[in-house]
Amino acid sequence: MSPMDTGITLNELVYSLVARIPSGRVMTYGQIAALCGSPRAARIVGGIAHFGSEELPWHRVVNKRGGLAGAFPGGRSAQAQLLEAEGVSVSAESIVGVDSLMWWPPESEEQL
DNA sequence: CGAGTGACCGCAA
DNA sequence: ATTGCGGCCACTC
Repeated sequence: MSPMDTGITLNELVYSLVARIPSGRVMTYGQIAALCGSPRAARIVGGIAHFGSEELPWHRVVNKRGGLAGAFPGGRSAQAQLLEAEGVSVSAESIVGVDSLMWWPPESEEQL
């Protein structure tokens, strides 16, 4: 199934997913891209984030290594600060136990 | 409308 | 273990 079939674009789906990430939880670019139907389109997620709405919790979006985004507005420190404020432990520039904090949306939501 | 860039991921050497 | 390259979609010039 492709997002295009539903008439929704990848970026729209990314917005929905990011907006639904609960506090204290994080998602990886690859994970979001995979949910969109393009596991190799992690780059697009990053690009969308750069041009996306600032209202969305992009600070909860990190890379597979648990590392923070490089061009986050304010710097990685700002993103780390936001994550720690939500109860996420951040060591240096990587999240501690990011795999445990990996959040996954309900299967029903995948059909969006 | 065409080309370039991008907050990444995964594999091969 | 580290380094290098390809791939995908959307946005900007």
